[in-house]
Amino acid sequence: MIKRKITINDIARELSISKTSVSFVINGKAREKNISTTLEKRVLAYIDEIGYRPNHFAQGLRTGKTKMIGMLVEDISDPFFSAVARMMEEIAYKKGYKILYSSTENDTQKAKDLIQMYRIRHVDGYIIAPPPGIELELKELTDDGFFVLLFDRTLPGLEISNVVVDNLVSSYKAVKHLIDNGYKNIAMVTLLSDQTQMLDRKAGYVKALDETSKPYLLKKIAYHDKRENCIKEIQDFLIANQEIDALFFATNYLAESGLEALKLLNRHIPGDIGVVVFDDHYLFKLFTPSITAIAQPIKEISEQVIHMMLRSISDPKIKKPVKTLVIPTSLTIRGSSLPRTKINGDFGLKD
Amino acid sequence: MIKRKITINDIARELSISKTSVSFVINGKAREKNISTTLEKRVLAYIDEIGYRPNHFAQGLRTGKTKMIGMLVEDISDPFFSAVARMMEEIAYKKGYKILYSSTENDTQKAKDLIQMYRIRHVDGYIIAPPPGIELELKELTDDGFFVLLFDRTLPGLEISNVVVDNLVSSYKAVKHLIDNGYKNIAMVTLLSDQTQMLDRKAGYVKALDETSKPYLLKKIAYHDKRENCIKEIQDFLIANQEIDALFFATNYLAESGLEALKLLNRHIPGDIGVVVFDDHYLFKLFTPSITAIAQPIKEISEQVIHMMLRSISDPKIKKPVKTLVIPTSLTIRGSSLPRTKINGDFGLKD
DNA sequence: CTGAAAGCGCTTACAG
DNA sequence: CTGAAAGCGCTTACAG
Repeated sequence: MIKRKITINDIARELSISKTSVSFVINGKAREKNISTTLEKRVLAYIDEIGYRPNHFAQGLRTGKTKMIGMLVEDISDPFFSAVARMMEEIAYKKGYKILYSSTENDTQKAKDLIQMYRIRHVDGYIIAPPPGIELELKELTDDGFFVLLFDRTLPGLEISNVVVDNLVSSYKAVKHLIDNGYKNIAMVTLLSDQTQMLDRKAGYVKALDETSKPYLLKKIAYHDKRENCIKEIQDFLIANQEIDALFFATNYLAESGLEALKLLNRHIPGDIGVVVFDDHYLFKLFTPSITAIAQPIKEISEQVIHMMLRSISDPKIKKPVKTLVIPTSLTIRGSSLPRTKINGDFGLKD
Repeated sequence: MIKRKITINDIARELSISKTSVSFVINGKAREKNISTTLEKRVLAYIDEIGYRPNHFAQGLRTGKTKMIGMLVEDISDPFFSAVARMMEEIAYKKGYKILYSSTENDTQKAKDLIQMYRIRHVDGYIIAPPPGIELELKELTDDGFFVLLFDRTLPGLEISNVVVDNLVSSYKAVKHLIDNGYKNIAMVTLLSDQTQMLDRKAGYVKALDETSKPYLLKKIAYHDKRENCIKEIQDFLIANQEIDALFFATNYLAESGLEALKLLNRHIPGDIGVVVFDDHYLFKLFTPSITAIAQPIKEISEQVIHMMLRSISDPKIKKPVKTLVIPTSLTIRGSSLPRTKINGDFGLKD
C-alpha cells in the first residue's frame, strides 16, 4: 500500500531496461539521447502509475542544483514584503522553483548568518533586500558563481543587478503634491539610515522643498527603536515644531507610529496636519480620513525580479550584464492631503 | 581565494586521519565514539579555519533528514499568517531548522500539489492550516511516518495533533459584549465554509444569540469571491436588513470589505452600527473609531506549534499521543462597540 | 539505440 | 581508539 522509496533502479528492473534510459526519459532527454518513443512512453506510463518521485538529494548531489531560491527581506510580516513574497512564490512555483524566505530585521549579522544557511542548503540564487554591511558576503557569492539580485534598495559599489522603485521621483511628487495643495511647513519622518532607498526618498523631499523657500524639517528614527519610543519621538518632534502642517512618512511602519502620535496629540488630519505615506496599505482607504500614499507596484516588482532571476539561473553560461531596473510608482491621493483651501471651506467650522 | 567544495575527504587528507573521524567530530559524536579530545580539537580548529560547510545533499541522501519544515497557510500575505510565520521562523532558526512556507489560497488541489512538492524536498515535518478535502493526503503523510501538525483549524476524523484558538468561546464573548452594550440586532458576516474554525465561530454567535430572543442574521460569503462582490454583497445585506445595528466579522479580510461597505453606505460606527472583528490588526486601533477585535495570541500559537513540531521530529521513536491544544484569545475592546447608551449621550447630537 | 560504471559527499556498521 | 568500505539515489561520459 505504502509506496515509498521507489528508485530509478526499481523502475529499471521492473521494465527490464537500464537506469540510464530511465533517467534520460525522466529528464526529458529522450529525444536528444535517441530513446525510442515506444520506450519513452512505457517509462512515462509506469512512472505515472507507481507515482515515482525522484530523490531530491541524489539529484542535488549530482547536479548541484536545488530549484530553490533564497530570499532575504527585512521583515516577512511587513505588508509590502509579504505581498511581494507571495507574488514571487506564485510565479516561481509555476516554473518548478521554491522560494525560501527569511527576515533579516535589517540586521547585518543576521543577514550574514542567513546567507550562510542558504549556502549550506545550496539555493540556486539569491534575492535580497540588503541591510547595510553585507557587501563582502554578496561579493563572495557572485565570485563563487551564484546569481544575486538585489531589490527594494541597493548597496553602492557592488556590481550586482537590482530592481528598485523610483524613490526620488516618487517622494518628490508626493511632497510636491502637498506643496501644491497649500501645505506650508512639510516635515519628513524617516529612518536613521543610509540605505539607498532612504537616501533617495529624502532626496526627493529635499528637491521638492528646494523649490520653495522653506527649511527642511527632518525627523530621523532608528529602525530598531521600540514602537512606544517611536511614537514618543514623533510627538516630541511635533510639539517642538508647532509650525508643521504636513507630514511625509518614509515608510509604512513609521506612518503607523506617526498616525498614533497624531491621535494622541489630538491633531486632526488633514485639518491640522496633512499626511502622505510612502508605501500604500490596503486599510489606508478605510481610515477617516483615508490616507494618501505612494503605491509601489507589487506585481510588477515581483514579476521583474523573479523573471530576471529565473532567466539567469537557467542560462548560467550567458553572463548577464549588471542591470538596474527602476520602476515607477503611483501616488494614490486620498483625504489626508486635501487642499488646505478646501479644508477651510469644508471643515473650517469645527476648529 | 575561493573556498568552495571543501569536502570531508580534503579535511581527512589534510589532517592525515580518516574521514570517519572527521564525520564523528562534525556530528558531535566524538565523545560517544571515543575520539581523543586532542584530535577533536584539532579537527574543529581546522574546520573553523577553512570555513568548511557540510554538503546538505550528501547528508540528506544518507540520513533522509533535511532540517526543513514545510508549512502551508491560507495566504502568507495575510497579517495573521505572516506574523505567525515570522515568529515560527525565528524559533526554528535558533534550533537549526528552516521553515518553508506556501500559500494554499484555501484551494484543495493547490494544497495537494504543495504537499507533493514538500515530499520531493523531503521536509522533516508538516505544519498545516488545512483547506478542506486533503484528509487522504494527510493520512498518507502520517502513515508514511511524517509528523504532521494542524493549526488554526482542524479536519474532523483525522488522528492528527492540532493547535487552535478557542473559536467558540471567543466568538461567544465578542457577541455577548455587543449584547451587553445594548446592541439589539447583531448580524454575523462569515465565510461560506464548513471549516472547523468557521463553524466554531458561528456556533459562538449562535450561542450568544440563543440567550436573547433575537433571530440569527447570517451573511455567508465565498472565500474566492472578489473584493468588489464581497463589498456589494455586504451592502445588499445591510440594505435588506435595515434593523441590523451591529456586525460581527468572522475574519480580518471580511472586515475589510465590511468596513468599506459601511463607508460606502455612509453608516456611522458605532452610532449606526457597532462592529467587532475576529482577528486583530495593528492598524485597527488607529481607525476612527478604533475597531474592537478578538486578538489571537500569535506568539503563544507559534511557540506551541513549533515546539510540538521540533519535539516530535527530534524523538521520532517516541510516538507522541495525538493532542489538541486549545488556546484562549482576548477581546480588545475599542470604540467600534461602545455602549449604545453612551453613544446616544456622547454622539447623539450629530444624527 | 542502450547499458555498465563512476562518482557526487556524506554516515555508520563493522573490523581491527 | 581509528580506518576501510559500503551505500544512500541519482546523472552522465563513455563504450559498444
